[in-house]
Amino acid sequence: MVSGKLTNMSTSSSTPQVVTRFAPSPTGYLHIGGGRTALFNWLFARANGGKFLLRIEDTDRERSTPEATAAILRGLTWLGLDWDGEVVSQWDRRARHAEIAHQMLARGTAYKCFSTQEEIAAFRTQAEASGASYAVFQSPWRGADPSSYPNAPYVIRMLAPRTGETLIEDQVQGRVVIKNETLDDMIVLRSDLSPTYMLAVVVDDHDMGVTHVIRGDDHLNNAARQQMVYTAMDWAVPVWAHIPLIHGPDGKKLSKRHGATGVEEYQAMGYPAAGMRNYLTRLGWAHGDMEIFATDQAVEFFDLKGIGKAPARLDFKKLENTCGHHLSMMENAALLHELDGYLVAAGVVALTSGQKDLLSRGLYCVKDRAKTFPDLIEKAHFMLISRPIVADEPAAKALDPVSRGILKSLTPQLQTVSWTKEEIEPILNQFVAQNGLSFGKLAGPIRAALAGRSTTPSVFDMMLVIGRDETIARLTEASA
RNA sequence: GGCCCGUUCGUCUAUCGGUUAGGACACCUGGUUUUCAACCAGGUAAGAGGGGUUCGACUCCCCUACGGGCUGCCA
Repeated sequence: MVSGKLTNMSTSSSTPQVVTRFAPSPTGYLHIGGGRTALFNWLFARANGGKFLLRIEDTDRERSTPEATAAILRGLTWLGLDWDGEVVSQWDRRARHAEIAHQMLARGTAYKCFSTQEEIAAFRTQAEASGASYAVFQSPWRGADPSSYPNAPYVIRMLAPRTGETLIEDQVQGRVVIKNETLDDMIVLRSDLSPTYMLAVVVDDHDMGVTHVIRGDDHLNNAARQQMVYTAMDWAVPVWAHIPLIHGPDGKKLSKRHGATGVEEYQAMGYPAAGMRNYLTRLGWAHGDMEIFATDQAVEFFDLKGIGKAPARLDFKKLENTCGHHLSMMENAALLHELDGYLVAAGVVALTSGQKDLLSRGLYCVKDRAKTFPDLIEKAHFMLISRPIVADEPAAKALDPVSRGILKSLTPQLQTVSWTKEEIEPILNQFVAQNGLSFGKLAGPIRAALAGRSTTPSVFDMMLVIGRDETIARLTEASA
């Protein structure tokens, strides 16, 4: 499933093609912020007829798990973000990373450093003790004569410029200038010959032909160091776009205490994927006043210019509202199919084929009013239950003796009417008129009888959906 | 500590030197009504603070405050 091989993805030189990538580390589920980063990359690639690649950054062997990779792929799939080509494993490419590190050595843009971790720690504590609040580590091996090299383990460090500044032309953040003196000679190859992230990410992005790096702005500072690697190798620097992170409702970085942080949790809560995509797209990106849009519209209009600079907070009310629009826009077949996925994700029992049949007949009267799948199921309750109907408390109150009497005298009149709204409606209107009732006095008990609930879709719709026989049976049962 | 980024209604945002600062969610009021939702009409609500630049700043510059990030042989 995950491969370190690279199929020929570099673009032919004549037609420069947009290539984006999402590169999560497999240490847990797909975070909602990661999901949005992936979404932006996907949208940008699709908007430009380019490719969206996926790479798993699994060089941290301690924390990377295959389960996490699987969870991330599931989350992306649920969000509808399809990637091009094979999933690349960064770990599988470690030989290539080491090769580049040695090329840097040969080019004189990197050097061997024999300082031990203890020596580095000592350097820092000493720097702090001597007043300096913090100091970037300066390796004594920088510029050392190779004849003085001991026979000991070493790391390969980038020979970073100590003066001047590095310019990041960021499509979201604008022009960012970082003084080189604040950057250290970062390690590119560890003493166990494994690559560090800073090296691997550049080598992989280059080899994969990535043209646009769209990622969280927690990487903005890293971009400067990574750009040095591109320069050291004479590689073309990609277009940078560092997008702000998502925050919780309180403005703090989104974390578990805010509730759901995993994409799959949102599936389990019953948000439709299209609504989730719409909401996440609008979170930090805007195209004028456009709020509700289908995914192909988002693809049509998405651009880097529309991305905002400030972190956005998650707003569940707006998420729900957006999802409500999408639920009502969805085709029945697609909706039913996704409903199945929700039931599995939520660990709820699947629907019987009988229930599905009724649902597809009656979806029209519930999908406009539901915001999430559990919401939809509650509103479709009358379609999913079978007799005897159990009334909840408010419904039971609506079935007092007087109301039962009303239902009892109504029922015979439904026996012969043709079963359309046009025919049923006059019968009920006539009935309330003859008995000096308000329509509400009749509708309440009907709701209770048919659905066992006090809030339901229109009584006409319910009658139509479950049919004459079932309607009469439920009314009879309730009025007994 | 140092460096980097950010700051428009409660929230998501529009605005790209001249607007009664617009839209959406949420909230409130009224209408419709068969409950809920929806819908229609209306309403409350914003440029963090302070200095500049300018005829004129939400918009450009500086400072402060607040929030976030980076500062690893993590990614």
